[in-house]
Amino acid sequence: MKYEFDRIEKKWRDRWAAEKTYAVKTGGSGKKFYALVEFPYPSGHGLHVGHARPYTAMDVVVRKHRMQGENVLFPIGWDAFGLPTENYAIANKIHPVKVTEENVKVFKNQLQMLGYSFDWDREVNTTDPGYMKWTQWIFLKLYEHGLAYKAKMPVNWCTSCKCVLANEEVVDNACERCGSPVVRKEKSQWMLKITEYAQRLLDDLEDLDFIERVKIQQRNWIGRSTGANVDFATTAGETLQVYTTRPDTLFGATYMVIAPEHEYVKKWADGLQNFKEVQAYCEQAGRKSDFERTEMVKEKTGVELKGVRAINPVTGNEIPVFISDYVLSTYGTGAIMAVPGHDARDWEFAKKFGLPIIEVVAGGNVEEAAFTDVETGKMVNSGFLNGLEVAEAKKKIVEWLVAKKLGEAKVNYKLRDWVFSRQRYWGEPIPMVHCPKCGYVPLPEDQLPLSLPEVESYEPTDNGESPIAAIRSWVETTCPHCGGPAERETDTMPQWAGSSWYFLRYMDPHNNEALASKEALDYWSPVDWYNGGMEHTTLHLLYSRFWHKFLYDIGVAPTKEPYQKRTSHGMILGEGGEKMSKSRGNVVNPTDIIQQYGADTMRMYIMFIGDFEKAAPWSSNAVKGCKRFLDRVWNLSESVEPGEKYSPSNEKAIHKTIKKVTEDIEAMKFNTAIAALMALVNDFTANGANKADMQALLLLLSPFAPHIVEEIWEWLDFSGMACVHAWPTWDDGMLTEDVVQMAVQINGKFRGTVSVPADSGEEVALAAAKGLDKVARQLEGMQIVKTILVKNKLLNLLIRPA
RNA sequence: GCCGGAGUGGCGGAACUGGCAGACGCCCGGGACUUAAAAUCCCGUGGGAGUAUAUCCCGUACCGGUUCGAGCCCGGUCUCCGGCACCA
Repeated sequence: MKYEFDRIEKKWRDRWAAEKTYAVKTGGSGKKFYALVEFPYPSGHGLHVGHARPYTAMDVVVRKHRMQGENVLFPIGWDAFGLPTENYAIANKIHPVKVTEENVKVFKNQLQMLGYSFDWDREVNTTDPGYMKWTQWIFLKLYEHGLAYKAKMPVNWCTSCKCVLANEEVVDNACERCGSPVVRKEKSQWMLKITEYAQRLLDDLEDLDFIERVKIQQRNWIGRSTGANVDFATTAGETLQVYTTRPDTLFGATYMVIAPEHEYVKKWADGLQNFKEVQAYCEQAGRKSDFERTEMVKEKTGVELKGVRAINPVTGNEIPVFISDYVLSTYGTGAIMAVPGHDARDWEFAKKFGLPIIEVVAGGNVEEAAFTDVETGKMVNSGFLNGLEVAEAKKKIVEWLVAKKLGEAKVNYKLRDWVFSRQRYWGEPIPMVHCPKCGYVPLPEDQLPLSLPEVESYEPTDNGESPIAAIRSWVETTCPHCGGPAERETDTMPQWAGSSWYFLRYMDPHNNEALASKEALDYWSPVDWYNGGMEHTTLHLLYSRFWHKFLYDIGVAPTKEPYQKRTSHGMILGEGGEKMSKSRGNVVNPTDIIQQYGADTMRMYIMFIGDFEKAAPWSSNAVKGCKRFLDRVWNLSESVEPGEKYSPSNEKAIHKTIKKVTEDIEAMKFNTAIAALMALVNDFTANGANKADMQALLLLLSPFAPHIVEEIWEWLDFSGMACVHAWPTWDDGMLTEDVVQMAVQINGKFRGTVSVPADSGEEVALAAAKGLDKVARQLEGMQIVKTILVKNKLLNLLIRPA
């Protein structure tokens, strides 16, 4: 009989759907195991092989856990709000709801073709009113707890999307999504205070089982630094406060710099002799996009504020004050003390403007370059700090500042608050009402969900307002507080809103009373294993940790972290090793592969392609190898001999393979697990296999190629389905061989192998080694000085002329 | 510049805790089957010397070190990939 993958795959797909094989109950039997994959954005292009890799991987893990008797939750849904859908809707004049519906249908069909064991009864969609209601509810709670606020501030404006972007969405000063330039624009925005959680987001990483590079990237993004705030008196009267991580170098502060946006620029305007020049510089800096500002990295620019001097609090010296755009208004206090001897940027600026450079930490040559090493140097030219190590000096100067009331220890973070407003149509409306009398008033909970109005055009507007602002009948409302006329907020939420809590909804997706029942939350939390892309490390992964911590704080979520374990997959590249893209024409469509070779081959190959964590180029030839493998399994099943026990010739190999596959799946070393299965099939082909041998193979293969396995399973008359059968176990006693091959080396050089009984001692091994012609020849006229024996592995003879 | 990660056959990639480098697969070569092709099966396949055997030499980016023994550990260099980037 031929291996008709298309017929077989359809048959089992239908069976699994009809019998709800993968449906799971809250509180079911066995240990709970919640595995999560990032839910897809249902774009119009359909599923990509980039989806297939992580989804197949987690499906393999999940299928194994299920067979091991665990109560497995493996859900899927749709992250359906977002710009591509909206843009498609604009271009084709179709309502985004309709577009979404159609795309979801395509995606769902493709996911089902791949045989993933999702519990389809728990499907969620972020755009469903029943889902959106709870996204908006969380926003109201954030607002209630002072974590959502409206602020006018410079924001990243994508010139093509005509929309504000979060800092995390700006890559190389271009829009992460469309690649268009991003400019700075002053706008009033809804913000979420993620910075309030910075320290906890950092600290709680410690106890999580996240792969190291994710932790490192999140730590870097949060960017904690410790230092001190220091007050400098000025001749203008105001105290100028700076933040520094090097308070120890205070004696070396020879000038100060404030950001062009600093409030003192305006405050001091009248007293400045060169106000025109200063003003011109500020205007220029303000016009520059962030891109242009950072372009200027090589050349420092700035203007001295003539008429104001600051006073170095330890030396009492008057020092000049500059404005320069190398100081950022959004970090620290927007002002710095410049220590050119020990900071590269200050050094560069000082050289250009001819400012004095004082060495206060010995060890470098400050005329040549700034000396920034904090490990080795000792303090000099620093009064009471002289002779101290940098670390001691830091401590001592902070004590001094505190005693004199001139400063204090201070921690700063690079993390910024999350810009939460988007001026687009296809997102959750922010459930706020603006009342001329009462200000911003939250929509009462019983009015949720607040649905989007029907509009004629979804086009974004150039004036920076959302298209729904034009729907007056929707905008005009009454104030929930005073009952007077008021207007709804017309900004919508970013795409990251719905995905910040979806994993909670899966636990109890049809609940109308709460985002999920307490029972379900308690039972399933936290997610045991979450696999997703590295590109979400500082976006979705950080945002959702923040939301979850908040939900924990208000007693909704039972754990302080949403995900216990996070792993990440590498990208699938095109055949030539470049990124897959439509423009390169090297995109592989999973559906094509399924049609040509079947879903099982697709699954096998995508797991066999290489190290799961690393990028791997697609190879259409290598796909054939996986198809061949399944063909061989199929052929093997037609020639099995009867047998209740593993056949003696295969027994050891089977136990070894069970161990290997069991451990490799858990470590996501899918490629070597498959290699081991291939080796086992090679053994079976050579030795012949009985029914028991075959059963073990099928069980191990089942997570990878579930369709073909069920078909053979049924044909060989095993009971039930393989995918719910108990996972096989190995016997450690079966892993050791009676006779082992041992390497023989002479003076460290490999000279041959000998077969000896397992655990042979030196005498036996040496005798066997001497039996080798090569070894015997080498030993002629030599004496053995030393023998090194590694049991069952190697014997090394050190010899020299007798 | 800073922080990560990685360099192994023609290719994707294996290699436990320092112990026979190259598992498994692809490609390629040879053979069987076939009227023929495809498919399938068998054999070979790191490089070199050598007589197709035997045997020997070289080989995990580069230079050096530790060790009986290094792809793996240490010091230095080069290259590539990812992230951050005037964060004081």
